[in-house]
Order: sequence, then structure tokens, then C-alpha cells
Amino acid sequence: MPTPAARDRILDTASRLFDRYGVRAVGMQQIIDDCGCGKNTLYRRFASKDDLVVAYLRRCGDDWQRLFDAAQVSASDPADQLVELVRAVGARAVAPGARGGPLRTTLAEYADSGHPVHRVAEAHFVRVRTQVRGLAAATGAADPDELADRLLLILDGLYANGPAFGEAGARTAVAFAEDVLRSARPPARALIRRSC
Amino acid sequence: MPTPAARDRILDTASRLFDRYGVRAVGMQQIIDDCGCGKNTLYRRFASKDDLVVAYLRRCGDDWQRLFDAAQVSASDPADQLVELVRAVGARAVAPGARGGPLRTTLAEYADSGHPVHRVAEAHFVRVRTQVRGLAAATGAADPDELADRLLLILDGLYANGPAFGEAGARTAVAFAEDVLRSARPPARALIRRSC
DNA sequence: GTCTATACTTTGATAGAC
DNA sequence: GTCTATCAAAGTATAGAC
Repeated sequence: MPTPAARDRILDTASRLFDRYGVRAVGMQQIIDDCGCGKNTLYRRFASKDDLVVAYLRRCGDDWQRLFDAAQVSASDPADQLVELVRAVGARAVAPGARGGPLRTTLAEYADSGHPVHRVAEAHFVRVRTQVRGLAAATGAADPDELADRLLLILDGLYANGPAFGEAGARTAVAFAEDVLRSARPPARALIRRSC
Repeated sequence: MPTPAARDRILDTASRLFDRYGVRAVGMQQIIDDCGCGKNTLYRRFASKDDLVVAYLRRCGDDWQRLFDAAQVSASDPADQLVELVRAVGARAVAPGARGGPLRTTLAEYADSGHPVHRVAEAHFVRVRTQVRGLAAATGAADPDELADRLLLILDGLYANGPAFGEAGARTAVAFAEDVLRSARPPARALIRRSC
């Protein structure tokens, strides 16, 4: 029986290389060399490069899930949770060396919509949209789906702009999200503001 | 002695294939077959695939420039020009078959920051940011750079979400941009609104 | 017996030659 | 325009080490 840690070690190495150089630019041999494992071992755990890339994307998806969950427990108000989500994503997106979010960049590298890698990445974004819509609905916004789409624009815009945006850009995005959430709730807050 | 139209024909073919299947996924042979020109002809016009890809990106950059210029002549008010820009980008971004904006996807495919293709794509986005900042400043906004960043989030978010967003998403983005521009001008309009 | 390391096969792509 | 050289990458198989 093979050591179960080997799979994780391989996936760790592959993830690091994929994040930095892109998926197609990294060869299996490079992963093997960097990992220090034999070629046989890798192909036992991952039948093909596609399988390895899919595992990588699933890990990235889990990473997003942790981010999302952490945002949800960070506050009781759904609006505050969404702001925290934007803040957390911004921190990653503008970090030096960040490169557009692994799911989006990998999706760009696998344009063929029939390819398993493409399908996994695409499914991720469907899920993300559903999750953000759920949280947007919980804010009690007048039009939760429109609110969700606005927040998705901010989130994906953040990833796309990346390090070029810098810390200031990340703060801008957070303030932006706050404004969006404030103005998306016309019944209560807007009246209070007008009464000032 | 060679027909000058040949270069354009090759670039037309390459652009179409790159847009649809991605740059790395398209081989030179495929371009040659699709174009109907000889291999010699192609390599006389473009010394290497990198050169061809750079020419493709420059054409995409010119395309953006036309979009930007058209938005600028569409209205006299800079704020209206920016809204028109968002509308025009949205129309492209959510069109069926669109795939994230050719500059961004190609940048994702060429992660190496030393690669000529990467540098050309990166330079494009620096230019775009400068242009949007210029237009944002012309609106007389209190903080034009912050306004520009907010609009860039919308623009890139639009490209990233693509056809999944659909026509409704494009309309959401336009309304979003309108709100952003409205609230970015505190001196005049905000006072008018409060006086209502 | 599973791990590492390496040699080999095949495929496909860029590029050049005629 | 076809044919060919070169190279890199994905897999497969094999040889050796703990």
C-alpha cells in the first residue's frame, strides 16, 4: 500500500507551480523533479495530467469555500459578511505574485467547453454565483440578484486587476462593496438617511 | 512582390481561431490550413508564433481603442461617455461565445512576465487604466482615481463573467456604472438630489 | 513490495528547407 | 506548398534502492 501523504505532496507541488507559472506551462516532469517523487508514483495517484489539474482546481474550490465560510462566521449581518468576503478576496487578489485567481486563469487556459478541466472550473463559478446570491438575498435587499451581480463584478474585477491594483485598490473595492450594500437596502436605511 | 493583403488575411484567420480556442491551443499548422496560405508565406510575415500573437494582441488593443474613442464621441458629458463605455464592453463581454476578453485570457496563457506576449498584454492594461482615469478626472469627480478603479472593477468583472451574465447582467453593469458616476459627484448632483 | 530514477515511445508543435 | 528536422511533453516500462 502506498503512503497516503505522497498524493498530498504531489498536489502541493503541482499547485504551487501551477499558481506561479500557469497550468499548461508546467510539465509533468517539472512537477516530478520539484516534488522528488518518481514518475511512477505520480501516475499512480493521478492517471493523467488532466486528473491532476482537476484535483488542483478542486483544491482551489475548497479554498474559496473556506474563504466564503470564514466570511459568513465573521459577522451576523449578511451585508457585513459580504463586505468581509470582498475584503478577503481583495487581500488575495492584490497580493504580490497573484495572477488573476487560479480558477479563472485555468479556465482561460482550457477554452474547450467539453474538456473536463473546463467543466470543473465552470461549475465552480456557477456555485459561487449561487452562494453570493444566497447571501445577497439574506441581506433583505430589494433586488438580491442584482445586488449579487454587482458584487460579482467587484469580486471578479478584483481578481482580474490583481497586484496592479495594490492595497489601495483593495480598499477601494471594500468601500465600493459597502456603498453597494448600503444603497441596495432602500426600505430601512435609505429612509433613515433621508431623515437626517 | 507578395500581396500585402496576405498579412491581414493571416491575422484575420489567427485572430478568429485564437478568440475561439485560445492562443496556445491553436497551432501554426491549423492557422495555415484555415487560411489556405503556405507555411512559407506565414513565416515571411510573422517570424515566429510569438510575433503573430503579439500582432494579434495589438489588433485587440486597437479594437479596444476604437471602443474607447466611440464612447468618447457618443456624448459630451464624460460621465455619459463612461457609461457608454461600460455598455459597449458589456455587449461584447456577454455575447455568446465570448471568453473573457482576449487580452486577459492571453495574459493568463502567458504567465511569464518576461515573455514578450505577456509584456504587450500587460502594457495594454496600464494604458487602459490611464485612459479610464483620464475620463474619470474629466467628470469632475471628487476622487477621480477611486472612481476610475470602481469602473475598472465593473469592466473587468464584466469580461470575467462573460456570457454567464447574459443581457440582464450587462444591463445591471450599466445601471451600476450610472450609480457609481452619480454618487461620485458630490458637489452638484448630490445637493440637487437632497433638495428634492 | 513500494519508492525513486531513468530510458523509451509517441505525438504534436515550431520552424526551416526545398 | 510539401517535406523534414528538432524539440518538448505525456505517458509507459524498466532498472535499481530501502
